[in-house]
Amino acid sequence: MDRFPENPNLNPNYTHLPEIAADPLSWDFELWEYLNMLDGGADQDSTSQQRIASSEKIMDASSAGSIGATSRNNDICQIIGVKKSKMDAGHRVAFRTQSELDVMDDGFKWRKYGKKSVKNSPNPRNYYKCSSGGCNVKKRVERDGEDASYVITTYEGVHNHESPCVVYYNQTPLMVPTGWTLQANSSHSSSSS
DNA sequence: CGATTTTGACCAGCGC
DNA sequence: GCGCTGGTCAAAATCG
Repeated sequence: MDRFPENPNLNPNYTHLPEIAADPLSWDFELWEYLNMLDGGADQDSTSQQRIASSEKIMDASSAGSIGATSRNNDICQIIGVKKSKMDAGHRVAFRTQSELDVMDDGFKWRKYGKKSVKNSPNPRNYYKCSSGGCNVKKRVERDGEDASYVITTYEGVHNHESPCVVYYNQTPLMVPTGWTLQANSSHSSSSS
């Protein structure tokens, strides 16, 4: 697989999140509740998707901006949940991203280890592990049940290594919670007009 | 030939 | 205790 800087088809609508990247401490807020809605949604039948939708409304625009999730125009990539996991894996972060691609390439190498159809979504959920040795980060990828043009990606844990694809934002290497490295590149990324 | 994907089976947690 | 659901495992298949 190619990495997104070389391939504009990857991360087509990706929105970088410089603020949250620059201030990791700010992740530790009560936003994890939103993710709880996702996590607990399986047992809540049809209400779960409505909750997801409502949480997105909450996170939309100004609220999203307050945590660094820029929301502009057709947006794009919203953080719908940030949680400090009780498990050893560490943080959990859920993104809702408008993308035609099922799997966004974030610069890390992932190995698929499972696929499961979930109750509240007609689309299957895919499970990935970071294929880097010793790195225990996982991610789940599923299409939004309400709007298949959106992909919900949930990262769990923090990479214990650098991305094989190191990019920079304003000359400063940035690491978002999932280990993404971001780049303010003149050719693409962030300039989606 | 090694790495990755696919896919069914298995297991654990939770609600009833 | 039972059934349902989500998450993981592992063997086979596929790909580069």
